[in-house]
Amino acid sequence: MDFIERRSGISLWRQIADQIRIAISNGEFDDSHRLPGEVAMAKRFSVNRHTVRSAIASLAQEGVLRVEQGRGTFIERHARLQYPIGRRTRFSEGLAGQTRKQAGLLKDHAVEKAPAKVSRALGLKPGSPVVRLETVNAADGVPVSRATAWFPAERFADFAERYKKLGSVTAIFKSYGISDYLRVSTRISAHHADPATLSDLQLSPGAIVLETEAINAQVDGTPIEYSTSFFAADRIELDIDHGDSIR
Amino acid sequence: MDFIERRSGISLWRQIADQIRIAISNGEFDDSHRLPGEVAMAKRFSVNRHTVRSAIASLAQEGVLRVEQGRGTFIERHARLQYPIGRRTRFSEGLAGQTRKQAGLLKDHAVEKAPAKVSRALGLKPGSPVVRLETVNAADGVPVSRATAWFPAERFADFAERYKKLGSVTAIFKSYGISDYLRVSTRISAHHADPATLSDLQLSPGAIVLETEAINAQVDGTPIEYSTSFFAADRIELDIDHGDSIR
DNA sequence: CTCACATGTCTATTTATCTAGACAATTGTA
DNA sequence: TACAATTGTCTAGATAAATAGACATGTGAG
Repeated sequence: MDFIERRSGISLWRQIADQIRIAISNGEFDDSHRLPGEVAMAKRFSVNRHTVRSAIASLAQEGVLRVEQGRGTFIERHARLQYPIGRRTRFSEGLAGQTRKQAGLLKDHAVEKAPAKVSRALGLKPGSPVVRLETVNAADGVPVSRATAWFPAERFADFAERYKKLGSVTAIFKSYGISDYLRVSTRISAHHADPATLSDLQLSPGAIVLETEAINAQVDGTPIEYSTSFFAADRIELDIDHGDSIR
Repeated sequence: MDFIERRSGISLWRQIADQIRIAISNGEFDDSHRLPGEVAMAKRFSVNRHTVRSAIASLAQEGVLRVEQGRGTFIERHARLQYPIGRRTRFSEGLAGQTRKQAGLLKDHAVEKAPAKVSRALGLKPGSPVVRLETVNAADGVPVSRATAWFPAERFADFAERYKKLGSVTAIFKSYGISDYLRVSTRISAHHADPATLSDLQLSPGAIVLETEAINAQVDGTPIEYSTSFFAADRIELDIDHGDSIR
């Protein structure tokens, strides 16, 4: 039925936890919101009952499952948030209607010489000064993403100060007289989170992140922002909007 | 410097392997294509040299690193393939120019009643007949993605037969008189691969997949294809094209 | 209340992973 | 050739993960 691999570097309980998570998101237990008993699960995965218990314990710790002695194990959290990405992607609007509360926390900022990747993306001379912003974004108190954004320092010298006051990139651009801007390109990859991201997003090792690398530009095509974001893959999914007009 | 967590369900060598992979894709060792020595790496991660050796061995097995006794450890494979996604996404064209050879293998096909998700996406009545195609796609002999695609059976009854002859979805649509079609929406998530995907893509447990759920439609808006694809996240990344015209 | 069936806790044992150290084999260089 | 720096192999012991079984505790139905 279900297979797990020994000596793979992933402990059995962890593999089982991953598969339960997948089964939940496939709607496998949906009717009852109740998982099969520990003994049944142990048989299904051909492991000891205690190994299944470890898997369940870790999912309960994450808030995915809820365990009740004598009654059973139940699905607590189910769906991922949807984060839309299109030509008019704005973080603050993206999760509107899906959460009650969201907050952007400025973790760090600096003016520095643009790394090669950044100057290329923003169309600047290598080493030009840029403003770097590090933010962590939370929905309903749970961190969902961590982003690093770069802006040309020549035009946006006090970007960080304004962020503290305005709290939103869109509002800041507006304060600079830029009423509209467009997403030019987005590159998406997935991998294990690095240690810094693990701690920012309150994840445990082995957790997966979706990484997006994006460029935003003014309507006339001038790039004004380059950013990389890491989304906790078990809390969010990306929804690409391809537009509705024919090019 | 770099931190790894014990008792996380991920063995230390596996965590180290993941981090080396991330460091490589960040271009951290790029100048020389050579990694620091095993002793230095062990110190960096605060583990025994043998643990680092396990990590390196598994990456060498995958073809990411190449180890030479007496000389050192070298980066063998570096960049991920880029898979473009836009309004005119076509798999066969997507990897053009990045690989020498690519092949689509039809693993399975059937005509069946549309599951709820599928009928909704294709705008059919629940339970309408659909053609289901299971394919595995490889680039240069390495499998990079596994896809399940559904088509309305009423219009595309012998889709599977034509696939065997034509080998490309675009060509088949053309043979049905559909010369152009557009991507309507794409949803992207990331998680651990399930056992079936692991074996199709020749991955080991704990591997990450990028999942895309996509709808293609004719120019007039009639949906003609719903598909879910799983990409091996360490072999490929997705490149979103937002178009260049202003909507 | 009683029973079947859940989850919770405890002890003991086996197996896998990680650490520690010594030394061999290969490579490039002075 | 001699040497330093690298990876390769071996043995032994410590720590963590998984198995096995017994029994306690809580829940709901008859």
